[in-house]
Amino acid sequence: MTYGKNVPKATKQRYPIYLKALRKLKSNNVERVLSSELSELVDIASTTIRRDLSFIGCLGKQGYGYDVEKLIQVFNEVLGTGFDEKIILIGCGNLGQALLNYNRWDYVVGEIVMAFDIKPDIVGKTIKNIPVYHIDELEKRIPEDCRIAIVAISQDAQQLVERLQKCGVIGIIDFTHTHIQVPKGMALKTVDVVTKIQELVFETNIIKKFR
Amino acid sequence: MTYGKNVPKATKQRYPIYLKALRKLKSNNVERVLSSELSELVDIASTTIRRDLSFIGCLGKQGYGYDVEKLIQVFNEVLGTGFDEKIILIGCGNLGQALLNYNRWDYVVGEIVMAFDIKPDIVGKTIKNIPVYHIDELEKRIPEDCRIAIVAISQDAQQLVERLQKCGVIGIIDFTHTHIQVPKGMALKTVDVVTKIQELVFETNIIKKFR
DNA sequence: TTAAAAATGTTAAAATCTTAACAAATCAAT
DNA sequence: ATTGATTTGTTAAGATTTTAACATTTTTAA
Repeated sequence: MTYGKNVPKATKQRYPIYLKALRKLKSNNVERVLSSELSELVDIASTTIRRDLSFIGCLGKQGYGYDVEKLIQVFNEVLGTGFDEKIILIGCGNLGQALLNYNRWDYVVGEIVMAFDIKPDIVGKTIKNIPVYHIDELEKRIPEDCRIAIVAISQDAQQLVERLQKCGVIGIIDFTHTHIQVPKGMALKTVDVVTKIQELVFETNIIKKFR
Repeated sequence: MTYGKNVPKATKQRYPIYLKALRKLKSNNVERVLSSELSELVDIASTTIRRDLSFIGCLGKQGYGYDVEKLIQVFNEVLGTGFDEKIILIGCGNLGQALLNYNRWDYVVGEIVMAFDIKPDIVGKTIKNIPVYHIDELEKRIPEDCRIAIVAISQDAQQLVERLQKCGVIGIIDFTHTHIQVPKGMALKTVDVVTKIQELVFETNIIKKFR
């Protein structure tokens, strides 16, 4: 019985992948899916998928497969937080605005509720209905139950991390191109093109020898 | 002797992390670093770091540590491709332009050499010295030795993948918010805020039970 | 110059993760 | 209803990854 055990790290990292694929299936009006089909889709062994899902509960039916709609629902209910995560965005440069313009946050984990910047030409305005405040007002404006911050600035990111922690933020999505660290108790997820390209190159290249 | 063995997948994924941290050290004029110091910085066990590095060769000195400059150089020479990767960008929306505006590609793996889009108001122009062509001209314009494409469009991404493959592209950085698949022989690296936020939430949340 | 301190690279054991194999359950067809 | 075809969830074995421990080498200080 795997159900109830604590979920392996590797498994947790795959849940978002499944969820994304399931959404695609749903949008294509697919109502049921086999672990083998999902396997094709996400390039993860079907056994691994079945095992991963079994940590949450018995979600499938033998001889039938999984109900797409139900699976999505379970992911949302069990793993998500009810879509009401209040996320803040620090930095409204090119990237920050790209994030704001992508407005499909709802029904995923939550949404960006406010943004912060320093540039006078942007502070005080709203972008896609999201108000932009001056970063000096962070402590004053941040919602009390805000746990996640997206950091998309290029300066003084490390300092900011400490301020965010004091405000109760426990998770940071890091879009800076610098290396930042978070104290114990905080989680950091880095999103970086350059790193991804390097991974790609490192993976596709045969690694040459050196001494 | 680990040197010469084939490098574990997990190790390869850590190399970019090390490189980033090393760059930070260098910019702070740090000349040498211990595996234990690097460990603090990147939150990976020092033994793991030493082991990872030993796959490339004997890069450190007992009783001394690692030379930051040398390590960076080795990463570049051995793992990189000489910074001359010709990367193309598909899609010059908010996100695409954000990528173009971030012009620190040089001396990392290569640089974006051209971009493609469909919007008439952008096709034919140059952004940060990068020419933007119409996507219909992909096959005609793409550099012969281009291996990596960044895909930052929201429509018909799957079709595009097949076209890119025919052009010799073997690696895709996927910024679409949809689920795309690549055929065997191609590598895919997905960069997605929503997925990252979900990972964060899944990680920080105690996973509730379900049945 | 010598000896102690320090830090790497490697070994081997422990931990984690993946997957083949299969029992149990469901569906579908007769 | 019964039988056969499927497909899940689980077990256990296999593979991979991590890490503690240590031998070896280099540095540093007397």
